[in-house]
Amino acid sequence: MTARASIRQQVQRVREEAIVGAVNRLLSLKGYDAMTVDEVAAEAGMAKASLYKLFPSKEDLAAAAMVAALDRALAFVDGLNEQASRAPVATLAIAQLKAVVRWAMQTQLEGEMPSLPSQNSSLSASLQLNDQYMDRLVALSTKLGTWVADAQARGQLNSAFPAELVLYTLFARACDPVVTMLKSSGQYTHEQKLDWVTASTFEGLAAR
Amino acid sequence: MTARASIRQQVQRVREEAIVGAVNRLLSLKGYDAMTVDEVAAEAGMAKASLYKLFPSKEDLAAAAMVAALDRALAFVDGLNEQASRAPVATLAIAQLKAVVRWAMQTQLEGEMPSLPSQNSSLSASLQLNDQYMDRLVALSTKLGTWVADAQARGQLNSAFPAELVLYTLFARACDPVVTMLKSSGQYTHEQKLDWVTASTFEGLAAR
DNA sequence: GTCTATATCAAGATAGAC
DNA sequence: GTCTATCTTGATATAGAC
Repeated sequence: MTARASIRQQVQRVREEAIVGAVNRLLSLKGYDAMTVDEVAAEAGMAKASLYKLFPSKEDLAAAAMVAALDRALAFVDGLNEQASRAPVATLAIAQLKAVVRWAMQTQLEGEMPSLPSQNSSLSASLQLNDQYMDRLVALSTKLGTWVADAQARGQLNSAFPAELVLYTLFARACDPVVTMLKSSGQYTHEQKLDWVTASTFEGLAAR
Repeated sequence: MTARASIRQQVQRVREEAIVGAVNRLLSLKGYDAMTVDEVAAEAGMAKASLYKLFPSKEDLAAAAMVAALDRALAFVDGLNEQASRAPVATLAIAQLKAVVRWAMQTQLEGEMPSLPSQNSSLSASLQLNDQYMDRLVALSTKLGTWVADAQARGQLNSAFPAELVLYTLFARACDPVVTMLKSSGQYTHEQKLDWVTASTFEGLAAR
């Protein structure tokens, strides 16, 4: 009896993951407004009505995809922390921040970073009321904030900037449209693009 | 007879400017998708049908606002060039680039910089077919490109970056969402925000 | 030339059969 | 629990009166 229920739950979980994966790709490819629920259903391989049983609205779909993306980011950050705790020499906080930005940009290049209208949409309002989303956003901001404070204290990051500005900039660069623009003019290697955009974020455009 | 016609043309021109101004503000405030033609008509003080006589589609409205914005940018750039030709010492190319980015960010802060979904929308496709828009975009890119090449040749800009990347970054920073994020957390002065975001663009986040 | 009223359509959401 | 078929809404676009 419980086994039957468990199997059914697993099936549902697989279906949910298929939906969230489809939303993730479509959000990355076309953005929230251009994405239609019909497309999501088609890509996930089920009828729209079945999808609406699991996610009661389009906003819930987007929220689920964002939560999953934040979970991946948190997992990456935790992985860096583990590496650092095992490393013989303490890893530089700024190196960890660079690694996170680079990972985010790479994810974006691979079409797996959902990007939302960062401001002014009705979607942002509903996301801010979503506890699952907000919890993860706060958790990620806190972890990155620790590294920022550390890097500023050690003189690795410019201390003239408020930590808030640095955090906002890191989040913004994680979805930097420059990455996509470079994608279309495809005369450079993947690695070059990541190197350049990461460098321009931390070292600036001006010569040093 | 011609006077009558001229007056009528002037009236139309005023109405057109009211419309483009309204579109400009709404695009800056809410973005293209959230902006409705009803709002534009209301803000411009006329009925929707009258508006559609002048601009046959919503995309035409957005294009007109973008053309006007690019004209303002070109005028600003030309102003800098005139100043430089009158100055006793030649102005540094990098200083001019900084001035342009700062001007764009300030315009954005004031709610007068129309921002469009930079990618993947059906709008971008139609804009790329719009000659008025493309001419101005090419003109602006060419002028900025001259400064970029000059600044790289003089060792003011990092020559490791392809000029293309620098240009993309300048355009992207002109609509940097960080500016808006800082706007909401309003504990800083206008000037501070502009200084910081300009500095992070050219000098980077890392300490020098 | 401008406005009121309406057509048209796309997309989010749901009812009901199986 | 899933799918087909349908409802509903909101927004673009237009017809026709004045």
